[in-house]
Amino acid sequence: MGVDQNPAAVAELFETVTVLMMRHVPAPDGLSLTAAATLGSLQRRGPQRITALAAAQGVTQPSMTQLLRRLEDAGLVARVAEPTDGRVVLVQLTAAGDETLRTRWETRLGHLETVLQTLTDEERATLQHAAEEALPVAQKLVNSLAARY
Amino acid sequence: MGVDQNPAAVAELFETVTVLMMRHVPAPDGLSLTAAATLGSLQRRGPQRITALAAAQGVTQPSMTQLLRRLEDAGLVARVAEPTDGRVVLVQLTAAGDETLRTRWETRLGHLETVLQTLTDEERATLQHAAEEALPVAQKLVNSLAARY
DNA sequence: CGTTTTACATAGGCAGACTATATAGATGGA
DNA sequence: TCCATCTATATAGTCTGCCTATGTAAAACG
Repeated sequence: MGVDQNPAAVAELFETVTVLMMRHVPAPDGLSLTAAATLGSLQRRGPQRITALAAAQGVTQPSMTQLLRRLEDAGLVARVAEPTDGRVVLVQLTAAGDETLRTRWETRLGHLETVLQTLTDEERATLQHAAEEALPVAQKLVNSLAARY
Repeated sequence: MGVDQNPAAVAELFETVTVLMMRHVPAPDGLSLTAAATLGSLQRRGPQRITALAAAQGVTQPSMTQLLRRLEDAGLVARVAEPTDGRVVLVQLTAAGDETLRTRWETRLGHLETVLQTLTDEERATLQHAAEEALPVAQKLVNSLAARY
């Protein structure tokens, strides 16, 4: 069954996987998807201003301000003044935030491991091969998506 | 780069893709992820009881009742009595609900097409090959996930 | 035939998104 | 220099969608 012949199967599978992952593989930290992605961005790219974080996550600036207030209350991020521009607030990951992210991945990957055990060796190999093949292209696709918006 | 060597890269990529898809590829119908997945389930498997729908989507029964009330108000689903058990309410997709789902997939697939145009022919072929390879296994994985919960 | 269980509904609360608007600092031209 | 305007962030108010706790009616069971 080719993707071209049945694109809806792929799209629907993606939605199903998304629901199952998000709902049934909850993070142990209670972080929302946006919260986790924001922390991840801070971890990868270092301190950023609020407007940039909002744009990257595709939410409005007030939403990001509110989210960051919660994350700050939880001790996961810290606000730092930008010396060259008094309007700007730089947000950076705290050590606790970094640790929270690490634990999150560990937990979720552990769960993924468990689920993968329901497959045969051959099926796992197939999945791994496909993932390796698609990873660079998917990465490019994500970059292109992120650049568009 | 193997998945085993860098599983976090795959997991994080998945989360990134999810955020981008959910945020930047909004459906034209204002359906939430759970709403769309619920309608999809009704489309694929026919009328179901509320408890079953809640379990399938990983939400509580009151949440599903509330969601179905909204969907019923919008004319996308209908409640039908179960003759053999007076407690049970069967929910089924209406013609309008079916049409809404079709339009949804069309729109999202159209957007996907646009995004895929940013890739080269070779990259698209790679992606398609990987998708075709992984699809049956992924389908099994989803079934196994759905059965677990 | 009363008790327990099951299926669904209702009530109330919270998180996380939105729009509209306020405020403080930066910038640029008269 | 100073005022108008622009920019970065904060605040206020609202809505959706999830939760827990609880109510209600039908079924099942001893």
